[in-house]
Amino acid sequence: MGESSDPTNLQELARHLGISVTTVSRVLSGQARRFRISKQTEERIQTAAAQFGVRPDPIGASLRLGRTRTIGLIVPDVANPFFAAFAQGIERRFRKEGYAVLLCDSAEDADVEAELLRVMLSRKAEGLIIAPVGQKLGAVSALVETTVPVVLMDRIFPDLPFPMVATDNIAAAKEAVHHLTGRGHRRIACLRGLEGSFPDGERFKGFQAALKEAGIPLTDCPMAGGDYTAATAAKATRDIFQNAKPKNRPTAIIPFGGQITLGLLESLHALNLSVPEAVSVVAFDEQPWSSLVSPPLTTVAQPVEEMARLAASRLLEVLAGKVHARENRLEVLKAKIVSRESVRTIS
Amino acid sequence: MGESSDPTNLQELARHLGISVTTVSRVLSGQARRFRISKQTEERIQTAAAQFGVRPDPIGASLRLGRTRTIGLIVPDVANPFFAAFAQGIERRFRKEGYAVLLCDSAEDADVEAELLRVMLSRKAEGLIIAPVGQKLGAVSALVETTVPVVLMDRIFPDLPFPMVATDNIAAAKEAVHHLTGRGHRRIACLRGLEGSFPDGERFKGFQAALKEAGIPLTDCPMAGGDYTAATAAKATRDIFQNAKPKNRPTAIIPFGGQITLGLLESLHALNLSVPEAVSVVAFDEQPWSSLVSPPLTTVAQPVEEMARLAASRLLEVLAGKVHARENRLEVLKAKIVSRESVRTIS
DNA sequence: TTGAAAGCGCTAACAA
DNA sequence: TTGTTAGCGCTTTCAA
Repeated sequence: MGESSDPTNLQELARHLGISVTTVSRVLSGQARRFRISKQTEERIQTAAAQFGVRPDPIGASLRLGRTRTIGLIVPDVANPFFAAFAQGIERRFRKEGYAVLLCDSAEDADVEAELLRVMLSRKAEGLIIAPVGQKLGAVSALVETTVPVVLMDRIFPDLPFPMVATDNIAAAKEAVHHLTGRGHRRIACLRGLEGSFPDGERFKGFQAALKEAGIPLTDCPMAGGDYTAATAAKATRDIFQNAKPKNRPTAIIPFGGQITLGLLESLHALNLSVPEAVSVVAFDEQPWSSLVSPPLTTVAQPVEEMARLAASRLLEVLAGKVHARENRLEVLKAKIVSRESVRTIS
Repeated sequence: MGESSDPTNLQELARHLGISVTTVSRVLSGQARRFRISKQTEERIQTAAAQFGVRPDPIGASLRLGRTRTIGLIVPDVANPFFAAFAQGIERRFRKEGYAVLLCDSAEDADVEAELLRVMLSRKAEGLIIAPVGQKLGAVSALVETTVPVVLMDRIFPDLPFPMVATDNIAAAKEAVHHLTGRGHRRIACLRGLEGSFPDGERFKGFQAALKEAGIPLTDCPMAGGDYTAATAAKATRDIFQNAKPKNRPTAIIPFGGQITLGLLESLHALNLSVPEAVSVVAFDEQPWSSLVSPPLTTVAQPVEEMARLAASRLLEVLAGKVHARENRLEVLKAKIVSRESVRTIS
């Protein structure tokens, strides 16, 4: 009789088989060989475990080992295709390695980010991949005091002792400008991203440098914006084009982000300014729709998939103990200009 | 001397203060009032906890309580703006409630989904929100055997005893057709989504029903496709338009998804078929770029934010014990036609 | 080759 | 109003 129900954990499975928990644990965590468990015992345990669907409870293991097999990923906006693609790459890779990922959206808000960091630390995430909200060294720099492996991406802080993955934004912006100057443009505006954020700063540096090289006075090149939203970009676009006399009007513009491009196109449409006849556009961040708007957009494409791969690898290396966690190592990737039809040649 | 370092957990904090762990636990978990802890003791504990940054370790708590304050979210493709927006809404809401979200991407693969489900169960997610990969009752139906609260969205299985949130896809498709027949179209194609998936089935039902109502023979209305990818849609588009004699060619087409629309537009472009002159389009799923392609697209907009809100609320209700977890309750939301310029009127 | 027992950090039952 | 203690499920040290 003694009707005992199915075993649900190692404890019960052990009792069920008349074996010690230790042995069961060893077998189910793949350590059978190391402890020279007899083939027969191993077999019995494996079979029974499969039969009852018993797996070691990760929470118990976490408590014991201090390892959660969980990593945290924080991006400022999952709905942005750039970050969505990045998140997808990260999640895929870590799942393959047996990690789960806690994904959080900081909504471009430093306070949210700080809270998120606290949450992830208290949940004992074993590693963190972060695209910081940008601007001044925020909550992220406090991570230096901890020992969690951290990898920064995109919005990086180059002075922090973390592995970082970013695009060479200076070069990318320069190329964008060259693409335009090479086609006769001399008045080139830019629509800036979040003030103080790394990509914005770098892109702007590249933008300025390229203009200088081309001998174009900065005063001919209006700039506006201040964050990565479409709304701000739409307003900035109006500011630039509405009040300018046609003669002073820029003939080309470089929006510093995907959402920014959306805002730009919207305003341009409202102002009845056609692309590329009235204004040429070289847009930052290749998007799924880049080739489908009218006209198809010439873009600066960042290698997102590769960024995800690299960021994941860096973190995995640290987790594997191959690399020290507090190493200022900046991985810089090249962006590519995808040439389409939003740039006209001025003769 | 007795140089003891800073307390890092409730245990040590208690010792540090000469108080029992119990009291510390009670205060730090906000139960001070319930146990009538003296204001003074509470104060001391709170201060010290803040000073040393001591918080209850969620893992210890999980093990003890069997509650992880974690929910699992599975979508077939985070890079799809529809699901990205949904995920964003879910994450935001649950964070506010003190839950973390384990986000996983099933990549439209039933095996991956099954594995994901196992992972989430073994990690003791307290609730699951799932947009199943679709097609036949898969791993999701096995969840009936468990007790985890589950909410299904979009790709639902109407017979399962779970709360579900979806758009009224039949009505939505009908409206799309009416929008076209009302403007004189009689040959209306459709580009189908994943075969056997709920939204595809419903949309197709609505599509057929509306045609029948309008007295249009189905034979005049080609349909192709078979999943939600751009590639399949591009091929399907070619199949429909390349081989049809101009007279038999549909004058309008309804793509059943965002990626599908991308593929459609790409092929239409390649075939030199302009919208709306050659073909009118009413596209499923409003996208960030819908208003920016040329011409701006008339779309069927699902209320994603509301879907996220609703799904979250349903799950939260179950978690709060207000509602039974195994209730077949289908929440149906209305989609809206967003009328833009991709439909021409045939006289 | 296997096992007994301790302990990770927490909360709740029970006691005072 | 506060404290003692058991135990959640696991892995590992030590012992056999």
